[in-house]
Amino acid sequence: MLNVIPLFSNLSPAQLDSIGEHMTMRTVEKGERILRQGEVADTIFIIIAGQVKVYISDEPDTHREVIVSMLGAGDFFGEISLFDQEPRTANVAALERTHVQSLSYETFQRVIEQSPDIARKVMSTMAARLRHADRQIGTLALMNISSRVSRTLLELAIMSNGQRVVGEPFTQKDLAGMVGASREMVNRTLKALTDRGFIAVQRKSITILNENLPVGY
Amino acid sequence: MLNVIPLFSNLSPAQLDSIGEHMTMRTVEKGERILRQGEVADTIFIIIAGQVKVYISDEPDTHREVIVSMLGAGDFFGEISLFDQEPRTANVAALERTHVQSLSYETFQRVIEQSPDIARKVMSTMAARLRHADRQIGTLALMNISSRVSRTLLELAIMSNGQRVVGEPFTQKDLAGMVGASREMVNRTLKALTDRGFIAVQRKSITILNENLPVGY
DNA sequence: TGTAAAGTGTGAACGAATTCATACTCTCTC
DNA sequence: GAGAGAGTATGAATTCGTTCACACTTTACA
Repeated sequence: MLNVIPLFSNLSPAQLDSIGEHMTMRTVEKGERILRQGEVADTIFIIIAGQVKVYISDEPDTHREVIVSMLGAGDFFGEISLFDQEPRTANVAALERTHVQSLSYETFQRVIEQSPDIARKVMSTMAARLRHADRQIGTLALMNISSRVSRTLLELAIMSNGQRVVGEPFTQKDLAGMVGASREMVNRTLKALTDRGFIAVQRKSITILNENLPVGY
Repeated sequence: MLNVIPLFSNLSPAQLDSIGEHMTMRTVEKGERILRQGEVADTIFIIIAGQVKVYISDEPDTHREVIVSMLGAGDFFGEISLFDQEPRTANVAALERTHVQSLSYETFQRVIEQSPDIARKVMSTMAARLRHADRQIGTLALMNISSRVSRTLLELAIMSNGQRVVGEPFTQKDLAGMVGASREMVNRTLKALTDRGFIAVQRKSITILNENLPVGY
């Protein structure tokens, strides 16, 4: 099982075994929270299968949230608290039935020390997350809603037979969460973009018809 | 010189020498930009003396910006591009005359491989930055301006003979940049907080009179 | 397969924050 | 120590986005 995890792909079978002993497998159902903002803990999780969202909420109110990222098989999360033993900065909830492996602080530290390769991968991932976070901060502070929606669509889109398509599992509410806006405003923006011929909204997916979505500050 | 850098404090004299050869010292004047958002580069910088701000701007307009962090002696920056060779995510400008050492991609990679200690420090720092970024994202997306100002003041405050004081080098414009708001709005918030007895504004510093600044979502 | 729950669409009222305009104060330096 | 430039203060108009309200549509599952 472990040898399929990209993070561990360079480890020897012996090393994999030694890590495996210290891991715990857990299955979480759709909607269930794996990790709660503000909680004190120092476990790192690796997704074996499934998908999760990482989001910040206005606890204890809980009715508003910003999605920081969506993660899938092979990704890990929970690494921040590992380094400073401070409370978790965000929530993580399963978007579908998801299987995760959890690793303790000590084990992870050992793994990192044993393998510079893994250390580098962890650093690369954190760098990518910082990059994304910086973008999100700039977007939230400087752009209007319409531009935020456009930029987010472009970021989420993947090529699918010649067209950029944003597919599946998110609703207007999710999109609203990602751009820090109300659901209604996202709806109106989507309609405006459709009317102007930039996108086409199908059930369950959005196709980008024109690359030059109006993104500006 | 190098042996004063916290990041390198665990290196042997021989290691320090070998790094030193590959570093370049540079002095930047107040207001000068060291690093420009969007630029392709992969150098990492270490601050020897001085202070800088890391900020995201709405290039090419440039009249609006969000400050992501302030860094001082011993801190490093520019690490993100090191791992993915992508353009810089933010600008860095000197707030006062500042001395920086720059390190190339190759050298830094070598240093990390040679010293797990440094690798761990870099990871810790990135974790702390991610933590801070997550907070900022939550703040920007979920809080009103008044709460953002309050939270930022609390974050910036340091104990100074029994009182929490936010000192020096920032103007209302800077504060506005940090919270992603207009300067005028910051001014009004500061006045409101003063009127309600939470803070006292002196020239060049703000004293927090009551810990319980109105921070909420 | 029918019914509840979740998601979408849209108008109208309201509110928060920006922008604009202008006056005042400090501080730096020539 | 006069004048310019940076920073602060505050009102008024305007804009952008939220909130509320409600109708309609799709999906899930009992």
